[in-house]
Amino acid sequence: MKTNSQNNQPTFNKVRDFVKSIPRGKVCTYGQVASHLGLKSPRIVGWALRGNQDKNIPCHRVVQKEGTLSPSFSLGGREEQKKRLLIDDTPFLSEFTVDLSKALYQIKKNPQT
DNA sequence: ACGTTGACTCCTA
DNA sequence: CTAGGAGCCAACG
Repeated sequence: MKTNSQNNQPTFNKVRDFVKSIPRGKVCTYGQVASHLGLKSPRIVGWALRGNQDKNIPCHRVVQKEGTLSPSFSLGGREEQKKRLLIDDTPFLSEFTVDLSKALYQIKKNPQT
């Protein structure tokens, strides 16, 4: 159970918190998230989201390095993910590819420092 | 501890 | 574009 198990599991928490911090109309790649969070492999990011897929988390804003949507997105699949991205006003290059040139959320390590 | 799985990424052909 | 292989690391049985 989970009785709330939102237990702050390290990996989980970091990924969730970061994904929730992604602004609307922007997207992030697994590799970037992993790198920024200090994770060792982009798989960890995907794994974390898949295990939680909490609707409080804009997981649809996380895409592959090329901007392509994940082939196994839960909650409805690619179509649902694409639809959510369109709602977020995210520019698309093709049916399942986001325009990273415009929508890529560039991570800042020390915003304002 | 081991083996499998997985929302990744990179390579070659 | 597809197909196959390798590297990567955390969670689960």
